[in-house]
Amino acid sequence: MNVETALQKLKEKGYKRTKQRERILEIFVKQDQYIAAKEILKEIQNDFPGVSYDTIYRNLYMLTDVDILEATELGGEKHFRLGCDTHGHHHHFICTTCGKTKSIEFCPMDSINENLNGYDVENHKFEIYGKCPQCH
Amino acid sequence: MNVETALQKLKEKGYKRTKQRERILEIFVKQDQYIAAKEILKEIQNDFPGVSYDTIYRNLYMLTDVDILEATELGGEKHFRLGCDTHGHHHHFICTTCGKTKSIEFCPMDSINENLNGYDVENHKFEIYGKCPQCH
DNA sequence: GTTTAAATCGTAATGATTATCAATTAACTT
DNA sequence: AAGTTAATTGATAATCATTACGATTTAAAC
Repeated sequence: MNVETALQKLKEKGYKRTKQRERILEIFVKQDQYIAAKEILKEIQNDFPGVSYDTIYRNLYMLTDVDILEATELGGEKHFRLGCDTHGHHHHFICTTCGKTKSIEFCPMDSINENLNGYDVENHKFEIYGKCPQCH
Repeated sequence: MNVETALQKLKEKGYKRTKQRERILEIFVKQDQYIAAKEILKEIQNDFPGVSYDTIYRNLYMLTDVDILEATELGGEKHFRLGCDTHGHHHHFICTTCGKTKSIEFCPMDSINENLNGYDVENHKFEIYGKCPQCH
């Protein structure tokens, strides 16, 4: 997804176009990996020295809410990445050194639902951690 | 696993037997679910009004390190549960209301390694969240 | 240009976790 | 059974990510 597509999606949902949001989206479009919230803050501060924590966190959660970003917890910190909606539901290998990800086109839930009769599945998480070929 | 077995395991590794550790282990043996660190703190404070944060966190991490406990992150807080070493490697369904878990005797990694040539897998996480039959 | 709700700023509060160091204690030694 | 020693704990403060909030600014609809 590119920045304009994302902003268009926001507009449809009634959100305004702001310089801060553009800048946040740019960062994610440029980097195909999970990024910690504080990293985003640092980057944005280059262009907007006075950005508020509030602005960053509110937008990251909002963007996750409208499925533009995906969120996960790595090392006790919330991380975000651009949702890869070009292909369907999938999971990720995440490099513990550089943070880059590799898509895993396989979802364990497909073959598991028969074992969960009576259980109401709301969500699931499947992540693989390790070293990518470059960092290995 | 029971408290004595766990303490025996600790002794073998050179850790001392303390009242606080016994008490921590008792809590986990009694409850088959993930418990937040702060809940443990609260419980222990009933018996040891002056327990230190340090004592709780240090022991929880140490017990995780020697494979007596398992750790995960739920809702931004670290949670721990007794490792279920009676059966082999497996995963969990976790009830988002009561916290109870159900074992999933299936590991997606078994059928996925062929897709990760060149990648060094260190770890993985597969958790299913939802409502258990009692809370549904 | 006016209007208005949304968004941001500036700053403070919260809350879990980590750190420090002196005092205490478990368990080994003689 | 007392002495020794290193591990463990207690008390407290610091850290750090995240959340909260009122005042100000801004996007965009009219």
